[in-house]
Amino acid sequence: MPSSKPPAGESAPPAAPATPEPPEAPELIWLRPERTGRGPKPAHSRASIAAAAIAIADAEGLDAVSMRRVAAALGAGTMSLYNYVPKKEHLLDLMLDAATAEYDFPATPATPADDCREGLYRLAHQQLAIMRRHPWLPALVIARPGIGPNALRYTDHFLAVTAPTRLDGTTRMEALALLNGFVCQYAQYERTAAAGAKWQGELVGYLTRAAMSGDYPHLAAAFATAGPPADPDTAFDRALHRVVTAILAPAQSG
Amino acid sequence: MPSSKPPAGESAPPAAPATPEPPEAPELIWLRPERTGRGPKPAHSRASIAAAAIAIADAEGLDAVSMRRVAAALGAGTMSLYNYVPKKEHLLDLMLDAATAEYDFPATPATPADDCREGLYRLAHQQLAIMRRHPWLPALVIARPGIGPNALRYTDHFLAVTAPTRLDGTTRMEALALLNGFVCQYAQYERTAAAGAKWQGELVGYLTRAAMSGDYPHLAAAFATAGPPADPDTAFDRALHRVVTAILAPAQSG
DNA sequence: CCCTCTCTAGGTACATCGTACGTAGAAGTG
DNA sequence: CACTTCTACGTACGATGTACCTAGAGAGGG
Repeated sequence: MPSSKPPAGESAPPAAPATPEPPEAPELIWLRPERTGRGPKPAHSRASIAAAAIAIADAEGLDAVSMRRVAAALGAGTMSLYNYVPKKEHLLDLMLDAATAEYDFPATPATPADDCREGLYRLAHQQLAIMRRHPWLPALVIARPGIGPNALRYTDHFLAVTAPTRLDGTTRMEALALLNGFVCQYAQYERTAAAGAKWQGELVGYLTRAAMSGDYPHLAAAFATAGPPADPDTAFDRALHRVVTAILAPAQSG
Repeated sequence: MPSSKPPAGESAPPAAPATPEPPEAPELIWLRPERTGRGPKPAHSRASIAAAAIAIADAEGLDAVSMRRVAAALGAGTMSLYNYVPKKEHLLDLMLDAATAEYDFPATPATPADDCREGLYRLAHQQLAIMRRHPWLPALVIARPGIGPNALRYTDHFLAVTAPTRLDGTTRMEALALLNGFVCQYAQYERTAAAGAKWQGELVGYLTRAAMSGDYPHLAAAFATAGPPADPDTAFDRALHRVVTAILAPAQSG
C-alpha cells in the first residue's frame, strides 16, 4: 500500500488520525472530473494531451509515447502531466477514446430492414480505416476493454444497427466483441506484416525449408497449392463476410 | 553497426579490410543454431531458459519477466543470457513456442468424414485451456506471428483437420487465423475481466450512469433486457459454434 | 479587503529496465 | 603445444514510470 504516509517519525498527529480516508479517487479515469473548479486554470486539457500523444504514436509508434515525450510536446514539465493523468495507463485510455471519436456514425441507421448486413460492413470498414490511420490502435483495443464515452457511442451504434435482428442484447454484445476482435486482429496482422517486410526473406526461407523437411506434410501441401497472395482489401472483405454471416446466423442450432 | 571493430586508432589494418562482413546473424531466432560446437559447453539451454521465463510469467505476470529476473532464476549472470537470446523479443519467442508445445495432437485426425467440426472444437478447447494456464499467452500470440517449430506443428495439424473440407490452402490459412484470433481474444477478455474484478464496482456504476443518461438509448435497452451473466464456458462454446460455422461455410456466396 | 485553502507547474531523485562493451577463462582444433 | 572460438559475467549508460517536494496562482470565507 503505497498510500501517502505522514512523516511517521514525528510526534503523534494533532487531532485527525493520519489519513482519514483519501477520497479514494476512482481508478477509472472517466469517473474523475476533468476540472474541479478551484485553483489556477490548467494549461492543458485531456483532449490536447491525447492529441499530442496520438501525434507521437502515429509518427513514431506506441513505444515512443512516454510521459516525458508527451509533456515535452505540450511544452510542459514532465511531472505536470500527472496532474491530468494519474498513470500512464490512463494516457493510453485517453488515446484510445480520442481515436474512437473518429467514427462517423450515420444519424439514422439506414433502413429498418435487413440492411443490417450492410451496416456491419460499413462499420467494419470504417474501423479498419481508422486502425490503418493509427497502427498502434489494435494493440490498445485488444489489451484493455477501455469503455470511454466514445466507445459507448460505438457500442450504442452497433446495437442500433443490429436491432432489426431478433437477437437478444447479450448475443448482440457477443457479436460486437466478435466483429471488433476480428477487425483488430486483421489490422494487427497487416501491421506486423508491414513491419516484418525486411525479414520476409528470412521467413520465406525458413518456411520453405520447414515444408521440405517432411515434418509438416499438410503445410507442404498447402504451400504447393497456394495461389498468389491476395489483395489485402479483398482478403479482408472475404473474411469479413464470413464473420458477419456468423454474427447474423439465428442462434446455436446444434 | 555495432560489430566488433579493431582498435581503430592504430595504423592501417594489415590485410583484411576492417569488417569483411559479419556473417549477418539471422533475426529469426529459429534460424540460429542452438550450438555451434566450439568452446565450453553452455550451462543452459533454450528449453531451460524458456521454462524459467514461463514459470515467472505464470506466477507474476509477463511484466515480471525481465532479463535480470530470468537470469537470476537460472543462477546465471544477467548478461550471460544474451549468449542464448540476442534480444528480449527472442526470449518471448522462446516462451511462445514452449507454450505451444503443450498441445497434444491426436496422431490420426479422427475420421476422414466431416468430424472436422468436432476436431476444430477440440483444438479450440485445448487452446483455451493452455491460455488459461498461461494468462500471458494471448498477448504474445497477438503481438507477434511467431512461427516457431511448435507453431508449425499446430498449423500442420489444423490443415490436417480441415483437409476433408474442399477449401483451398489459402482459405484454410485464413480460417486458422480466424479461429486462433478468436480464442486469443476470448482468453484475453477473460483475463482482463478477472484482473479488473476489483474495479468492477466502479465500472458497473459508470455503465449504469451512462445508460441512464439517455445518450445511449440502445445500450440502455440492451441493459434492461440483459439476462444473468452466462457461464464463461457456455459463452465460449456459443461463440465458438458461430466461428466454426463461419469457417466451414463453403465460400463467399454474395 | 486579506487570509487561507486548494489547486497547478515543475524539479529532483530513485528503482528498474534493456543492452553495449570488455575481460577472463574454458574447450575444442591445428 | 598454440590458437581460435566460444561462454560467463561485471560494469555502465540511457531511458523509463513515478513518488515526493517546493513554489506560486486564484477562488471563498471572514
